[in-house]
Amino acid sequence: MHDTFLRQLTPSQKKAVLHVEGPLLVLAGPGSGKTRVIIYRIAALIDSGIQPYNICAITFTNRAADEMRQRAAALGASGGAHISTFHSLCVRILRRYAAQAKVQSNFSVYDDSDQKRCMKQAIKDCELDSSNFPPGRMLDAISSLKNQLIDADTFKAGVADFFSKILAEIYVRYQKLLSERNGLDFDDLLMKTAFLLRDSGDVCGELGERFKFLLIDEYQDTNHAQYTIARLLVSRHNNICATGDPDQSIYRWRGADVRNILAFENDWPDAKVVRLEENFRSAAAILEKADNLIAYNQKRKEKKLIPTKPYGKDVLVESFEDEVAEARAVAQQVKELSDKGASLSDIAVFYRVNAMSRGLEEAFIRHKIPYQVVRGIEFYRRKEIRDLLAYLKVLVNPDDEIALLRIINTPARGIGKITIDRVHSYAGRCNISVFEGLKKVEHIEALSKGAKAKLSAFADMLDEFKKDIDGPRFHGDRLVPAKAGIAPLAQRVFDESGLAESLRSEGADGQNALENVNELINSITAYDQQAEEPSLLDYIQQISLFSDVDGYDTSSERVALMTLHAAKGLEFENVFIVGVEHGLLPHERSTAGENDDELEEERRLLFVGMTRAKTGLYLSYARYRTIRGQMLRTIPSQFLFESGCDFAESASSCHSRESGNLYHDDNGNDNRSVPYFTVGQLVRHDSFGLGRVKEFIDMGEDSVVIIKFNTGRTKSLMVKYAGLSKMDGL
DNA sequence: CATAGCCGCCTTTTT
DNA sequence: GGCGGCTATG
Repeated sequence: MHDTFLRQLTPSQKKAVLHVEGPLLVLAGPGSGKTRVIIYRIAALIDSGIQPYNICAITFTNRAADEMRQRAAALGASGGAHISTFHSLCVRILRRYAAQAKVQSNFSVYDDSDQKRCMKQAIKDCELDSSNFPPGRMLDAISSLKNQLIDADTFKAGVADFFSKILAEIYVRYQKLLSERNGLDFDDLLMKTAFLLRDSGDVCGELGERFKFLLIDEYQDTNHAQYTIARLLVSRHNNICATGDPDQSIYRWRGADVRNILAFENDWPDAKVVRLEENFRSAAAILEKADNLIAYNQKRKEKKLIPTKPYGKDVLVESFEDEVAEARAVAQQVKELSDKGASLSDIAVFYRVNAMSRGLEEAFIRHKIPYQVVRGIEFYRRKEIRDLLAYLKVLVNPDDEIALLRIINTPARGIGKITIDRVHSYAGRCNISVFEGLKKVEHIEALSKGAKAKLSAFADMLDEFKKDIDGPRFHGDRLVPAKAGIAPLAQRVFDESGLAESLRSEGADGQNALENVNELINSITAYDQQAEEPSLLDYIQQISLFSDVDGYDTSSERVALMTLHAAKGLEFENVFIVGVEHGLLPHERSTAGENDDELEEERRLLFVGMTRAKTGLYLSYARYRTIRGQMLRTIPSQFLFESGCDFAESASSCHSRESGNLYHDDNGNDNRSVPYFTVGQLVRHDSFGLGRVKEFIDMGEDSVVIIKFNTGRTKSLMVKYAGLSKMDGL
């Protein structure tokens, strides 16, 4: 290891980097240089004679994996180390050990819309009504079962109550549909891999040999299935290095179990623990507020954020009339920062829900500020992209009925619903896939002559794509990579399927779509050049895992707009967080539960957002916000008070500015209609019971009081609606 | 069989 | 408010 590298590290960082054998837990606060530590650690391992081939680093997103690969390459430590997400790794493992895992190697990876379609079908097949059993809810329930590694048969065997029995039926049926279509959903990738490693000692041993060193980043957000995979992978050598921060756990709703990181030392009793508590990113003022906020979480190990930078600018909290004014103000402030020389690529705006990007985009457009919404799925969700990918999917996996039905009449080629139904039901009767049905149209009596011809022409076209291309072909159960790469094939399919033509005839929209397809083909070209073993199969299986932050281009001179969740792992000079309002952050859906777990996760979410900022942090809320077409009065988030940000003043000044001193006349006399509360006041609420006032925000009639109730819950309430009675102190 | 228009459903966060 | 699915019409 070069001294020049090591000299850049603190003593704790050095300990983590130079630790070689055995389990290591790196508890790394925000901005502690964790990513750098991981990369240097990979370099140090290689330096100490370990083959890059034997190193596997797991990141949370594909974007993070890309970045890590690049930075490792810059250190000269890239060659051969496997760096990817859990899901990507599982795809490769399942493909390689398909037989042992009891899957077919050319499986389709089903994304959420495919899943939904399958689920609807499953509910229908069970002769249930999807309004009583909403597909989304059922998928959530099944997803969490899979994350717990409970498969359909096991679940079915163990259920007693009415609802669970039905869920079990649906689960079984859903899995059957997936397997008929040779599809795996995201959770299957993890579950099947965990089962494979658990049940096949040989495979587990082989992979343990291959990955002698396992590094897992964002360990606080691993779920039980991922945890099991990790445990099994390192069971022979225990060379596991987990890095993470319990305070940044924000994916509980997706099955992430923060106990994985909390129990690391129990799981690996000889673990060495390194704490990285110094923060090299943010000004002390920002850390102080973030620290204040996170300290409100009860279920938490005490931890300090140690600043290394000067105090800097105070965190700015502003309130606005509505979301339009808020967005305009953000745009204006961005403009000012930019005029002072700030780089747009170093500015970000975070919000709680994707729907909030719209208003911000409009403001940025009006102010002519370049921006990018970091939400890569958008691209792969586009119709034209999905259409072309569906063709490629069918070429890889003919049993992928969803993809096949998508393209059978796209572009329109005169194959209507009735024709499709006839083929579909014929295939069902003969117990063959729809694709096989296409080959036997002559046997389907119900079809007209014209329909038969059209179906045959379609099937021939697919065959032609398959045959004429230079691979990929199945040799046994292995797909041989296309010699010429995937891009030319994609181009050919696009041209000859009629997709290109139909877009060209559509005018402006079609033009746009054509450009998108070009972009897709460019990205396939890039894939062809950099993939380890490019094949259509690999491409199609990996592409389904790409999403969200993955498409984020850090180098372009544009302001980044993203959700707080997507902000994880990033940093910016200036950060705006909008909509810091009760009901939005914390989100209303997370304040309904019986305990504070979800509220605490919302608090961590804001904590993550705040700690992305290096020098400037701007929090804001709107007094009115239009939600689902309805203009609603909002309440500032309790988190604003908890963070100790100075803002009550801005709230009331803003208020009096626009409403002309309704509540206080110029002499400061009080003509208010709602009572004052002082901190510490004991109060009673009709449904929440006794509690103590933690904060009071004077906004006249719209004053808000934050109360910690004896039940342990903290709520912020509008005084005028809350019906609080003051109790005498005890 | 294709298309346009309407109705009703969902709506947090995402690999 | 937005999308998917259904229906009525050409």
